[in-house]
Amino acid sequence: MSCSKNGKIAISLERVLDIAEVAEKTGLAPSALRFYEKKGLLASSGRNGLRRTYEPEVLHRLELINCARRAGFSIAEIRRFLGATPADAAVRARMAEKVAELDEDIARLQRMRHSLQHASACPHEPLVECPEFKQALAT
Amino acid sequence: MSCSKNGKIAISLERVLDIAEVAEKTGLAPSALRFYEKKGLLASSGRNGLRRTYEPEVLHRLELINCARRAGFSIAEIRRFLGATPADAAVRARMAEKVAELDEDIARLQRMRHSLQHASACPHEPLVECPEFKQALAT
DNA sequence: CCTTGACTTGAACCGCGGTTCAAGTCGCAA
DNA sequence: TTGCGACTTGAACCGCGGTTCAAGTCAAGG
Repeated sequence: MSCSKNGKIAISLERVLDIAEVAEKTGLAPSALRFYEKKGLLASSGRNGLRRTYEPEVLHRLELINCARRAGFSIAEIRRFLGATPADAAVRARMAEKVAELDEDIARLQRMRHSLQHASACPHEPLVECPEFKQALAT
Repeated sequence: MSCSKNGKIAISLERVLDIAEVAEKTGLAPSALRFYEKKGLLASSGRNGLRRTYEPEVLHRLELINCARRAGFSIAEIRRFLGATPADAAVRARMAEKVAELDEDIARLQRMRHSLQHASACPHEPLVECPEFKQALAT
């Protein structure tokens, strides 16, 4: 699965979006959109009465936010990265750190995957004590 | 980095362990050990006065628990898996599902890594708008 | 004009994964 | 035997990432 459901969200330019439309297109609850706005991840472009309106680009932004969230980034971290400029050395450094962390995470997930894959078909009793299972985890 | 700090925890058999020793060797807080026990992930072997004592094998178990936690498994899920027997078809199926989920997670992390790697050195302003950055995330 | 219905707000609440706290209890050394 | 210090307990609290709720406000349609 990709970060977006179909690999690409259809974005109709020209038209400003209602919060309900954004919610539906991104799969996020309206409450989540308001929450993100309060946290500084997201901006609504204006109001129609009380109702928030959004420029179509927020869909891309939300796609990115969704992906980062699912990759384990905190909201604070995402905000830092979204606000980054090329000149911001500190954020760049943080990004490089994150790359290293992601490498570790990926390796860990791969080990877990391997062990679990084995466990799902292993006749050991109890499963946890299977030497191959344990060995894969201990690296 | 491995799941264990040095890739292998030294386990002295023969001796039963104090909670403080277990905490130190695993890097977990004593409060976390009690918490895990309450949740059914862990058993203490007995008491010395009020003090919990642990068999050395819990170190392996905790190593496994640590690894699974960091891989994003919930405590409830870990408990299910730890209690599994080879005959338990439901748990096996759940494990197989988890393998598939892990595949997705791994793919997502790899995309994030890629984008972030690029972003950390990209002269685009603002970074978020860099086409290469976005493209990597949208799959 | 008045209703309807979807939004608005702030505040309260939720589950998760623990940590912290107050009060109590034990082993051990002096 | 009397401390001391490290543990014990349950309960309260924490940050995170939201959701839910009550009360209010708006635009549009009849």
